[in-house]
Amino acid sequence: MKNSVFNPSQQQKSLSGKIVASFERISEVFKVLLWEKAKLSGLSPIQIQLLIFIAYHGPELCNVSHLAKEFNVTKPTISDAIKILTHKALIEKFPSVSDSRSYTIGLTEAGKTIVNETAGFTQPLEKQIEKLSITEQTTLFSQLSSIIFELQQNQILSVQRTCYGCRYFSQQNEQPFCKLLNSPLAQQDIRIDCPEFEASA
Amino acid sequence: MKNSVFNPSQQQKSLSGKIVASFERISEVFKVLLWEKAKLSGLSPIQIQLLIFIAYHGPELCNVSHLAKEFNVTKPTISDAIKILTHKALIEKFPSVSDSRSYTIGLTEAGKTIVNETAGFTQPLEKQIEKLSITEQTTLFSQLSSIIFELQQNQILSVQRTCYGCRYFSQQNEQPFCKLLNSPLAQQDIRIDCPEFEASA
DNA sequence: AGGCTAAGTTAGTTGTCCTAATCAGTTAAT
DNA sequence: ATTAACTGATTAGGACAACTAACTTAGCCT
Repeated sequence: MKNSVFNPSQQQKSLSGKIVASFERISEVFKVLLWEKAKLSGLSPIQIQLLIFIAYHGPELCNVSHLAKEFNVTKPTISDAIKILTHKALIEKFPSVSDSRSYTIGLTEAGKTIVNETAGFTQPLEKQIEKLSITEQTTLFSQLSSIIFELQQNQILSVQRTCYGCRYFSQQNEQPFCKLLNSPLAQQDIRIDCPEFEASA
Repeated sequence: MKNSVFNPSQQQKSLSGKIVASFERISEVFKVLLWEKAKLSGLSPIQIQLLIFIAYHGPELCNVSHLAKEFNVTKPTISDAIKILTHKALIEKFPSVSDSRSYTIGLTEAGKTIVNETAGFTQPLEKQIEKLSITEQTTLFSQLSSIIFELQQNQILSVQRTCYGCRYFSQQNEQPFCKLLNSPLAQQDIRIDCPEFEASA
């Protein structure tokens, strides 16, 4: 049998493999925490994720095509979920002004209530992270954000909203800089999901 | 609307929140990479995960009850998946000697072939991690393993196979030590999934 | 022996997620 | 300006994941 990061007997030899295995465990945490909230609210994981995403992102990102890209599923999958959420009266459709085939999704009051109840599903994880010192958190974040940037560069993550891929981002003499805020960026200022993101040419 | 790690406008203020958001992105990578392999092999993500797990773990962990705990799903879910995998002739059932209600699952030759083809699904992620220096990887792993240990202590992750929770593990004067290997453990020696793991009393 | 617990299955339901096909509107190109 | 190509969204059909509830059978315990 080939080597693999999931082979405990081989895993030990490779540090990067052990990091992958650690990430896998943390992924499982997301799954578990999300399901917990899902059961409480009578919704499915993807339904909750959609509601949370819609709550915190502008209308230009809240249509079927973009949501499909965002969650790495096909459009019919999003279309199905939206049908259900509409039926449950948690979201509303607003026709697009520029394209009559398209529409934007917004939350209803009931939808906002659900978001308030569920958006904190990652809190138990956050609590453990807070146990690390600020210095540790800073280096951890710096390493994670560099991994994520690479993943985006390599098309493994399709959605781009980090500073590194933004048109307002520049890096001179190792110093990251945001041309929109017109200020240098420390490691901890780098954003994973920047509201002002605009893709670079 | 309440604060949330998924709110890009608020996210910036909290370092731990940004780390959570980063973990969320990396979780998505697992999902994407696994689906890719799934489509190629004509199996579903959970089916592949089951096969990989069975390939690298002893018979005592390869029964319905444990697999359900391992993947944080109910027994019927595992039972269903096993039915399908058996039907596809990728696994075999071996009756348990100690308990006639139970059985152990093993891979068929066809199952092993699939594992060889799919177990490397995390490779693109591993490749990015390898771009970090060994020092960076060491501190990253140390921080990840401490987070994971805390998550297990707090029952958020139900399955325990890290050194920290093992009966053979001890820590004297900040020096981790394995009483089975009878040797001190450096940060990079800590195991996330140790084959010799035995729960401490 | 009787009652509790545990291993696994079955039945029934809801919803995810896919592919393929369809419809309608937008854009580009001759 | 009209056709061709593309794109946004939906529908249809199917495999399967995930749940709960109820059941069967076997082990355990006092």
